[in-house]
Amino acid sequence: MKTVSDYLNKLIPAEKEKLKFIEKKYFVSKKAKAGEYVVEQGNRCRSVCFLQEGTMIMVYERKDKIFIKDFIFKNNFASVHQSLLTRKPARYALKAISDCVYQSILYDDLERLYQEFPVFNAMSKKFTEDIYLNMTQRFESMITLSAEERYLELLKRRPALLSDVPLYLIASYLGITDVAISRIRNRISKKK
Amino acid sequence: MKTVSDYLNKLIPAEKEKLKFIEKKYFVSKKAKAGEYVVEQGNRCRSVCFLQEGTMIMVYERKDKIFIKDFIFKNNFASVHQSLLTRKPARYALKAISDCVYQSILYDDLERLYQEFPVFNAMSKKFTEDIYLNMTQRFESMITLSAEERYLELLKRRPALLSDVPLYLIASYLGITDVAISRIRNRISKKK
DNA sequence: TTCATTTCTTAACTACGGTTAAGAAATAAG
DNA sequence: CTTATTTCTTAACCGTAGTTAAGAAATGAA
Repeated sequence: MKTVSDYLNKLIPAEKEKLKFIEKKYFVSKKAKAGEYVVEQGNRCRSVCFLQEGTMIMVYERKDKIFIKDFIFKNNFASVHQSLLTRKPARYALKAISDCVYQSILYDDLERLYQEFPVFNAMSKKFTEDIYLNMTQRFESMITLSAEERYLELLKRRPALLSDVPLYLIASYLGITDVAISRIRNRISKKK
Repeated sequence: MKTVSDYLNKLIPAEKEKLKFIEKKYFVSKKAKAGEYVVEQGNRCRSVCFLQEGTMIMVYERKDKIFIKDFIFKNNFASVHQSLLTRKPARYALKAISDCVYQSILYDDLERLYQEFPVFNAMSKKFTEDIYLNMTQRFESMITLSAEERYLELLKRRPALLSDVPLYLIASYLGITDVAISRIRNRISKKK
């Protein structure tokens, strides 16, 4: 199981000891059972998680409807950026959909690290740029592609998705219903 | 007509002289006639513009179809972030849709300014965060709202839009066709 | 003003996705 | 293993948006 310092070490090879130190000092190891909320809708998100095991979703639930904003798989960072950046209540919950192990750091501590370790600053900048580019890509495919094309594109990018995540969550991620995604799969299988 | 230093001065009140100096040294004044491309599709975008007068669009054109990714109105920055950040060819063109006056700075110069003037660094971070949050908002309304709701929301946010921009560009921005937006307007007027 | 071009609207038709509901399949619990 | 619950599929019906096309309205040019 990878730790956050293992992960960061690949990005910043030179700073191994420093990263180990930071991990010990600032990161706290935590667990969440399947179905548990790491951040609840309406609460402020104050920390960033490095997900070591399991899968999480960013989800907006309202009455019987749910919107999946994103999946977070192991060896990635998870947080409600919208809440972190604006310091307002989270529009989305962060929820474990399988048993999860993660390391958590307070955002305020992280921001202080920027001053102490300039390399973190560049990394944080890069990180924000990446989530922007990723969001842009999602938006563009939403505008320019049909639901079927988005489904196929997603599977191409993440072939293991179907075995990790129930279909109705994938549907919601693509902006359609579970019924629609079933129809699409049916259409595709007939084409072949 | 506002200059980039006027604009930045509001964000960083203390640095008036320094900003004037930077403006003189790094920014170049330019013009673009209605219909002209400031950045062409497939070219790398290497600079950031401060739009002083006129309106621009970020647009993807292919055969007879066009996709409007964004409008840029005066007193805002314009650039093809995707190309700037990835240093790859621009997927989108930046195009003047009315006669434009703008000030342009090379991205590489801008990055050097970060080192010279730390306040620029914080600003750039904030800027990237803002475009991320904005993109997120767009994406969410694309998933959760109907075309009619998106149209009404947009007009509420930008009442002057209809007089500044032809309707078929607004339609494309909302992810629908000119015919569909006409139908929506018709529906709305019947409801009232 | 007149003509040409661009933009907007309307209609007809088609395709796709939402909704509801019912049943099948898979998974979890006892 | 059996039962209960969750997840997935299929069908029927409806509404909305895409497409094509034709004409109206607005805008720009001569």
